[in-house]
Amino acid sequence: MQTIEELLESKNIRVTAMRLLIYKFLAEKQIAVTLSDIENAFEKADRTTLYRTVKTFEEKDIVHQIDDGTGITKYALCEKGCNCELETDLHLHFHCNNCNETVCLTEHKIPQIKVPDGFVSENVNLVVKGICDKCSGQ
Amino acid sequence: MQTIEELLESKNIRVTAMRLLIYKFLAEKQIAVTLSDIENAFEKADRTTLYRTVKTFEEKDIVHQIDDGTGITKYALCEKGCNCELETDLHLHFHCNNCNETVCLTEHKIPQIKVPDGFVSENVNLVVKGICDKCSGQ
DNA sequence: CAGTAATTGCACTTCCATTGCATTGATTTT
DNA sequence: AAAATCAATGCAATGGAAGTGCAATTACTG
Repeated sequence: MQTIEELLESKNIRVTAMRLLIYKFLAEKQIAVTLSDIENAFEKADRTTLYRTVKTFEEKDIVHQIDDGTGITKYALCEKGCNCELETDLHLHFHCNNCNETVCLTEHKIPQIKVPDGFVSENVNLVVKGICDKCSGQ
Repeated sequence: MQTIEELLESKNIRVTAMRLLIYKFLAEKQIAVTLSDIENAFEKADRTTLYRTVKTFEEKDIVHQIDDGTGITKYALCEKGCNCELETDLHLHFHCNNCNETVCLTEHKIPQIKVPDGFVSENVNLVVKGICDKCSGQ
């Protein structure tokens, strides 16, 4: 089990107080968050800093970006098994129409999608919308 | 074969010159278009009118909205077989990373996606990105 | 400890989506 | 056919999110 500091260093990211805080915030949340979510959690920090921090994390494959169809970009920590950089490792995302939360269904890989002749598939984004387990009462 | 006028009337939409033009524009395009695309095609018309016209079309299931991950909402005419209002009729969209165009692959239905217990799937958005037939040179 | 390089904060800008309100245009009623 | 009514259009403005330039600050290096 490596510390957050070690993780950042292993990715060649300088360890700063801000980055540690943002990482911890993302780690605590089980759901994908927007920039505004982070902004609200750290009122003292500037939006730009958060924006760039998340962008850095993204470039280093620490978080991945999620487009869940709400029109607002969301971010979530990559898990151990989440090799976002690999096209083959594409899990799906679930957006709850009730609580408006988006979660990664890391276990659920996206099935192979067939495309017509002449089309070359490089990447797939799959968002399932509906009611999440918390809201469905099960 | 019904005329555009008849189609609009059958959906309880008043027939206006603007609406006919916009419908024809969408029908000519084989690809999904943004509001700005429409705006550029009708320089004399106001953006708001186009926005509301498309919105009206959308409410009446004449066009459907596409979120292809570019961050800009796109629209495409629903085809004969496209029953957007039905959850079961979900075709997928293909976004070309080269020419930046998005097309509906109406023939290609989205496979059944399994979600964990407690989750209820109501809707699925699937966008495949890659190189389209025109750009792949086939 | 000084110098260098990266990080952070502030101020803007841009772009798209959306709304309020006045005006124009079309439809219905008398 | 004119008046009254309702919808459609155009203009102006707003709001939200993404993104950039630059100066100030902070962290690393020798």
